[in-house]
Amino acid sequence: MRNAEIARRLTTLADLLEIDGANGFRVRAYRQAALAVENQPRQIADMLEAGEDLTDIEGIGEDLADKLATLVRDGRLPGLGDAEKRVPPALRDLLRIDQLGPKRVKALYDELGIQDLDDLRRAARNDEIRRLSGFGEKSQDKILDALERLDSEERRTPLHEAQQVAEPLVEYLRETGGVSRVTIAGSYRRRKATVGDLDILAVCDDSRAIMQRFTGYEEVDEVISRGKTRSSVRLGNGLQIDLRVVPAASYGAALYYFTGSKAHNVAVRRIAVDKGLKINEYGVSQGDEHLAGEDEEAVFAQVGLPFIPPELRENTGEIDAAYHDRLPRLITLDDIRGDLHMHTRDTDGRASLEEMADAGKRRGYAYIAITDHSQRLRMTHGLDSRRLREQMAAIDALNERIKGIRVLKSLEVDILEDGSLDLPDEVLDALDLCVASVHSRFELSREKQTERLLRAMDNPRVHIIGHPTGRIINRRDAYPLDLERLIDGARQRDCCLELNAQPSRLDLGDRYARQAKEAGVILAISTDAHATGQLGNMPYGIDQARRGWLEPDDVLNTRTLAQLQKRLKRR
DNA sequence: GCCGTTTTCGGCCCGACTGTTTTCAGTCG
Repeated sequence: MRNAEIARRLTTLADLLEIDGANGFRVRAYRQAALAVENQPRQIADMLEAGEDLTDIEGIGEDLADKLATLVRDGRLPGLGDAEKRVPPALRDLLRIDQLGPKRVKALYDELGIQDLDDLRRAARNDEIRRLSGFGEKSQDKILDALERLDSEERRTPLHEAQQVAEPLVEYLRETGGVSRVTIAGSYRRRKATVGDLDILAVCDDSRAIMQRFTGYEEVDEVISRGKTRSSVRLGNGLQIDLRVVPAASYGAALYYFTGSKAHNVAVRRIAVDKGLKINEYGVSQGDEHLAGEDEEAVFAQVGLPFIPPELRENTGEIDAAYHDRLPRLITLDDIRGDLHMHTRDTDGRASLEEMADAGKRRGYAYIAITDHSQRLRMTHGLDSRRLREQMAAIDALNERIKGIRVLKSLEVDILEDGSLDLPDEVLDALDLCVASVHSRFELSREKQTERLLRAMDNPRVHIIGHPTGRIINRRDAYPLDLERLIDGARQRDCCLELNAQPSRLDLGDRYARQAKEAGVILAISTDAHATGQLGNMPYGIDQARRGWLEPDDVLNTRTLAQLQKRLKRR
């Protein structure tokens, strides 16, 4: 059983226990255990197999270690069956409805016999809910609204889409009189690949004025709440946005607090409590004495920690690393010296070879690699041996006359179903760099897909595996793949993995990028640009690389041209 | 259910807003 499935079962049990009115801390223990399992780099099943002690994992004690062992062995989580007898499992779905928490879900079940979303919809339409004590007219209306939203579209917003909404809104808010700062906190500031909502923080002399302006923004569809310090709205596209107004003296504490993640905050606050300190969104205090709040660094300093970059604040080891002064020196856009994956008009790109080279030069790159598709990808007019040779000759000619940037002769060669490559070795031998990617047969079994990729890496001409999991955010899941084996295989073969920076791909994602780094695998952060402007997607890749704890040395395209060429030859 | 330099019991992060309430519970982040 995979970690994701174990985490799912733990979360299910936590939900059911919560509805059943179990001790809240017990519920939280199950949720934290689910999180711990999900963030565990190794498979729980493998750890058990190796006889390792699960209680070494923070958040897993004796009891849960036993339960996890049973779950992995028998496929049954102790306690889950009982809970499902007491609480209809479909009641969990009701928790997804805004404004419905465990208490009210329980009330709906006890009083009206509501067991699932359909029951809820019926009861709301029949005007039954408003009659319930603790509910009313507005609650019933809100439930109907939320049900409708759930039907229409349920998904997190990709970071780049959120950015397109957020930036103009922030500008708009900055134009309010008396505003001195406007910043977006939350998962947006942590640069998660997708965001659930936006948390905006503002410092303003006149909170009423900015709240007025915020709720009056032209794209606002619904005002969910409106107060002196906090308001929430929903935009026409469904995205929820919270605005908080804080005094300047609390700006740093509020920024820290609302940047999260929740798990990170809870862990740091636990340290603070041990030191007799209290942290909230207004500052750090001891008794009545206010110790810090104006800036984030000071908040960290009070708990004895250096500044932790937002991208790392997930409670996955960053607090311990900070404590021992072992935080990574995270990669930045300035460290990048070239882009190793892009297309031209020869296949499915929109710009010419020369235009791509000029665009790379304008970004200050020392090198770019032209990686058009190979023949198998008919719909992109993929290159066969003859056309590839022509392109290579054109690149040689271009390198003769262009100054200040080196264009590498490359290819994004298709990995065929059996793991062999789409063009013969003697053709690939003439390339400077070779990226190999899967574009077909996504439905192969996990075993076969993994073997296919390992086999492709067996060919020493392959330097980089492109978009290794094939996921497209909100549109296509990763194909079944044993990422741990792939990463280990890449390490053994000294092959690089790509971190594809296309905002809809971000593949490898943050977690696997980190696993690759820890295994000693070098990543290439590449835009996969199909037009000159898309070379500008590099920052999205950098974001995820930072979330994956990557340092400049972990990344192939931070190398100088000479270093890069040496490394490419070594394969 | 977890955890422990306040250690095997008794804590466990904390404040804002809403709706349904006469003083606050529930939800959210």
